[in-house]
Amino acid sequence: MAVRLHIQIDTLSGLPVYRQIMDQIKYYIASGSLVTGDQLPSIRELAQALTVNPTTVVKAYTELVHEAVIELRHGKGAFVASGYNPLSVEQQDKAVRRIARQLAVETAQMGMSPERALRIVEEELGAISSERAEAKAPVKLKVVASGSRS
Amino acid sequence: MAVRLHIQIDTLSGLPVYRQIMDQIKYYIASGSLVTGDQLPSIRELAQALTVNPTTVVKAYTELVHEAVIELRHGKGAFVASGYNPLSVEQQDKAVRRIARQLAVETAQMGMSPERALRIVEEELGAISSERAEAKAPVKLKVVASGSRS
DNA sequence: CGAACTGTATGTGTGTTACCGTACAGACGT
DNA sequence: ACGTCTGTACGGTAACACACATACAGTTCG
Repeated sequence: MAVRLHIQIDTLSGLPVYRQIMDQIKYYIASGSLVTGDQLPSIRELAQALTVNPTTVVKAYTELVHEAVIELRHGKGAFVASGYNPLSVEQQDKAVRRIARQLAVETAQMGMSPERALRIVEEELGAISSERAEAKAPVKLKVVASGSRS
Repeated sequence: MAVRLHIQIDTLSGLPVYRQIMDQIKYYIASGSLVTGDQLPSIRELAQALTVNPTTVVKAYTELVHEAVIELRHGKGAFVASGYNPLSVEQQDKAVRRIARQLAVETAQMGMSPERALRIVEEELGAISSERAEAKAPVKLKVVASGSRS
C-alpha cells in the first residue's frame, strides 16, 4: 500500500510547489523514514491531499526520477529508487561547498556569529543521521498529508 | 572612485544573472572586501564588463536596495549601505536552519558523512570571518570584472 | 470485458527573466 | 552653461518556468 506522507506547502515562501514536494520527499528518504522500494502516494492522491494540480506533482516526481531518487512504474505507482548517484568526491565537495558558502554569507550578512551558525548546522546534520539510525523500527510515519492554501 | 569587482557569471548554472550578481556582491560585503560607504561599479560600467544588459544590473541593484544591502544615489552611484537589517533572533534562526537542513538532506542523499559535511561548513565559515578580520588592510581587491558568455 | 486504479502526454494561461531601445533627471567638473 | 558622468523610467519582445485542465495509456481485479 501507498505510504501516507505529511507534506506541507508554504505558499508564501516563494519557492515553487513542485520543489517543496521534492525537498520534503528527499528529506523523508534522507532521514530514513522512506527506504528503497517503499511506495509513495500516487500522483492524484498526493495532488488531492495538497489541493494542487496533478501535473504539479508529476513535475516533482519526474524531476526526482531524473535525479534517480525515485522510480515511476506505469500503472503501478511511484517507488523509492535503489541506488545512490555515484557522484565523484569532487562533485560532492563542490555541491556541498556551494550551499555552505551561501550559509556563510547569509550569517555574516545578518551578523550571526560563526559559532552559532555552526551549531545550527550541527543540529540539523545530527537530526537527520540520528533519525536515520532508528528509522523503520518504531516510527510508522506520520499521518495524512496536509496543505495550507490561501 | 568606483571599486573594481571580480564578478563571474555562469550561464550554465541556471541561476538568474541578476541573482548571481547579488550573491557575489553580498559575498564581497560579507567577507569584508567591501565595507560601508564603498562605491560599487556604476550600472553601465558593470553591465558592460559582464556583457549583460544594463537593466539586468538595475534589477540586481534595486533588489539589493530593498534588502538594505546597498544604497543608490541619483547621479552619484551605488554604495554599500550602513546598517544591518534588524532581523529577530527567531527569524535569523529560521533562515539559517532552512539552509542547514537543505545541506543536511543533500549530504545524506549522496552518502557523505556528517563529519565531512561539517568540516566543509567550518571551512567556508572560517574563510569569511578570517578574510573579514584582515580585510581592507593589505587586500586592495581584485582586478577587472570578467564574464563568460556562450 | 470493464471499472477503477495507476502513470503519461498535450495544450493553455500567467508570470519571471533577460533582452533592446529610448528618454528623462540628478550631480559634478570644465 | 555645457558635457558627461551618474541613476530612473518608460515601452516592447522572446524564451522559459510554473501551475492548471483535459485527454490518453498501462495494470489489476472482479
